[in-house]
Amino acid sequence: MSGAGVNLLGLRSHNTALVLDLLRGAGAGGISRLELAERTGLTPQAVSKITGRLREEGLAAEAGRRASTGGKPRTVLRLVPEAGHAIGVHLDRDELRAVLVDLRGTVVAERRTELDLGAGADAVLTSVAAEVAALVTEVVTEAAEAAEAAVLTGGAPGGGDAVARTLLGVGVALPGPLDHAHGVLHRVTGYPEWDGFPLRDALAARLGVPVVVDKDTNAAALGLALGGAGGSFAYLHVGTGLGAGLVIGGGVHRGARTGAGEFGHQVIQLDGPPCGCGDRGCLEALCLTAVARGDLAEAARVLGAGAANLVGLLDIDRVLLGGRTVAGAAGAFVSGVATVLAARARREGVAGGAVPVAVAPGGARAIAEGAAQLVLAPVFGRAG
Amino acid sequence: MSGAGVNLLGLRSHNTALVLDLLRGAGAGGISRLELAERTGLTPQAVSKITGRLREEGLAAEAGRRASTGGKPRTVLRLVPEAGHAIGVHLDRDELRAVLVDLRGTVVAERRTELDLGAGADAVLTSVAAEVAALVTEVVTEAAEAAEAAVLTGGAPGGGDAVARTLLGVGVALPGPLDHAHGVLHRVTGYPEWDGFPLRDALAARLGVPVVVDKDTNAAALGLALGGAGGSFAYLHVGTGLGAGLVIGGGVHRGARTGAGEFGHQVIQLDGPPCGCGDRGCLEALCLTAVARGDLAEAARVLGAGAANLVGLLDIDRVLLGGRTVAGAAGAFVSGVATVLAARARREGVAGGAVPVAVAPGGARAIAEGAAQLVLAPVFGRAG
DNA sequence: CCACTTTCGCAACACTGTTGCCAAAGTGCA
DNA sequence: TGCACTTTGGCAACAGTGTTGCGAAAGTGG
Repeated sequence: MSGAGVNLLGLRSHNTALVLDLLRGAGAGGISRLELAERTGLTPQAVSKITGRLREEGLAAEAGRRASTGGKPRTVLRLVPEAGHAIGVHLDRDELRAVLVDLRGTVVAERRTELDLGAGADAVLTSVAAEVAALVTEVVTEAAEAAEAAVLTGGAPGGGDAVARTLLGVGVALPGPLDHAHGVLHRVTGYPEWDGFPLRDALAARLGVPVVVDKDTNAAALGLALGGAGGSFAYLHVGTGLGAGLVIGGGVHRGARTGAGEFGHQVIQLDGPPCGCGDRGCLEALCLTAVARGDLAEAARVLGAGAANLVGLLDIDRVLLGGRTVAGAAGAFVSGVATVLAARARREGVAGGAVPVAVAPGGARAIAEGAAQLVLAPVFGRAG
Repeated sequence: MSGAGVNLLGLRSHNTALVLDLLRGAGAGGISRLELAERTGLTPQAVSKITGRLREEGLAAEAGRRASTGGKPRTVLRLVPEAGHAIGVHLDRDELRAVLVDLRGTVVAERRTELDLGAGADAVLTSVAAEVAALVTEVVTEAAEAAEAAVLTGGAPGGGDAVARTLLGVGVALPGPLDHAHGVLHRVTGYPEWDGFPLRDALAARLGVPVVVDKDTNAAALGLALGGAGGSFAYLHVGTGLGAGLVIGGGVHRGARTGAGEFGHQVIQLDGPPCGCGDRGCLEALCLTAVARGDLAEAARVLGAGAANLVGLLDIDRVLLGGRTVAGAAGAFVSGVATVLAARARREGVAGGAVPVAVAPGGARAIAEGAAQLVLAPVFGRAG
């Protein structure tokens, strides 16, 4: 069924998460209590109570004042980023990238090593565990060094130790398909030996902290959603494969069996050239062969057709492109996709014009950052 | 942004709607308090309070008892269908169909007349107003006649008068595209003169009751969602055009500009035959020309390809087919679409097998019934 | 210096779902 | 028939939510 009953505890969690999300969205600039009240629809007094609790818990703090508008100036509140941390791990076919981020999503530390995703579960788990441990100790060392220089500035003590205490969990992103709800891998493309492996539970047992597992495209999309991209959008990833992450209503749409976002094997050319998946005329096959023969314009046009199908079906606000292939020729892909979408908008006569297209910001680290957001999202009520 | 703050009033509405939805779903058989508690996650005492309020308001009533399981037998509660009514109007190109339904969605009265959707706003509005008025008085008359025969049985008095008092509103379904949020029509296919017409407000002013406007496919999908089809599904409508209604999380997904569900102009054959919309290779063009030349197998295969794209993208539970064309050859369409989806499931190796396909129940009246549900849905927390 | 505006917290309040308890209404066995 | 037991479900007291009324604090502008 759709929803469950809500009690007073649930009510509080919901409103607290909402306020935290707005604090996060405001960034270092902060946001005033009255603005929080306007945005949430709660009364100022309710916001005061909620922010009071958050300040007691150390999650929020005062950060100066706004200019007066004729009376007492508004006090600005901000999220305390160091109050919580998360680690995001991006497992790719040949490399492992891990980041430690704070509550605001800012990367505090980063590591990268080579990895063979086909080396077996134990080897990969060991690698992940080593990198996670290294990330925390790395911060300890850095913090110790920084402390020597910053004794007089009154910087917060603790360093890596404090990070370990505030570590909310580890998020892992890797190529799908997989079952996000249970944290079990399916037939990861190219590595059938992973089929059925309970990655989440295995890693959680090893690390002793909560673990969340999701597809790389979903992680990237979530990272973008929490990184400022409001509204609904589709993140289209063009790399060795072609996938999508859908953000609807602030959270990632994963579908009934958490398999949503299979964008690459959308048939776009009935009875077209065969695809590795066994079907014919898949978007992925058409797009990647065009890329292989250097015809980026055609690749972008094909990708645009798929994007247009998606936009029409879901009526989303924006399309964001990412992945190695896009990064190599951003202009060609953006303009090619935009052209198709603009033509669609002209035909439809849609008010407000075509759906905008852009390259997803974040670069090569985006997926690892998004993986960390898998852990942080529930704190801000973005559990999807 | 995604969500708004919730206060105690909102909390109560939510839980009340949840309980009403479960009561509705249980049908005439009813449901016990403890079962409601289990399904909602609320405590039995909270459910007792909520159902107590509902009984005071006349929305719920006791309906016998279950067999004892060793102790005091459970009291069964049921929705009181006559406590609320809604009218659903289906405007098609050449006919107007209107139904009066009770809270449970059961059709109490029905009317049908010819209509020229191109006859101008005033003529159409007059027609709708006349049918709506006739529906209510029709019930008055029937109830009066029935009352004579049922004086001794103690049937509820009032008849049509009571219906008028409990009328929650009128839902109108018609071919899109349109803006559901504002109740304004766009370029209704074939009738450009409707572009920009504020149908909802114009009709609400005329009738004096709340009016909701939506696409016919969304209405049909909502009717199916409230008519017992749980989970997420896509309703694919094949008539003079080809559209889809998407149900995700119990409610209809309409998208940012409430234009979602544009299934027919999904490009499925790049650079294929031209479509009326100006693009090439649209699903609608391929499917309908196949139908026109009598090749139902090909039409079903094409439809199946589109359905498979949709299933992969959103990971939905089920596909339901409807519309005049499907009704004419249900077997061919269902098996054709099912074949494509089964092939997809085999390739993916999905646990649980292929997404099931079926003909949507309800027949020609389904869209009008769904239109009525547009009004009832908020009562049951299905506002989408 | 004072009137005015605006922010924001304290206290009392209305209302939510929860807990503890007990009466009611069955079953099953001696 | 009587009694122990199980299960349902309401009453009363309770903890905790957001709301309202009001006043202190902190500015601006004349």
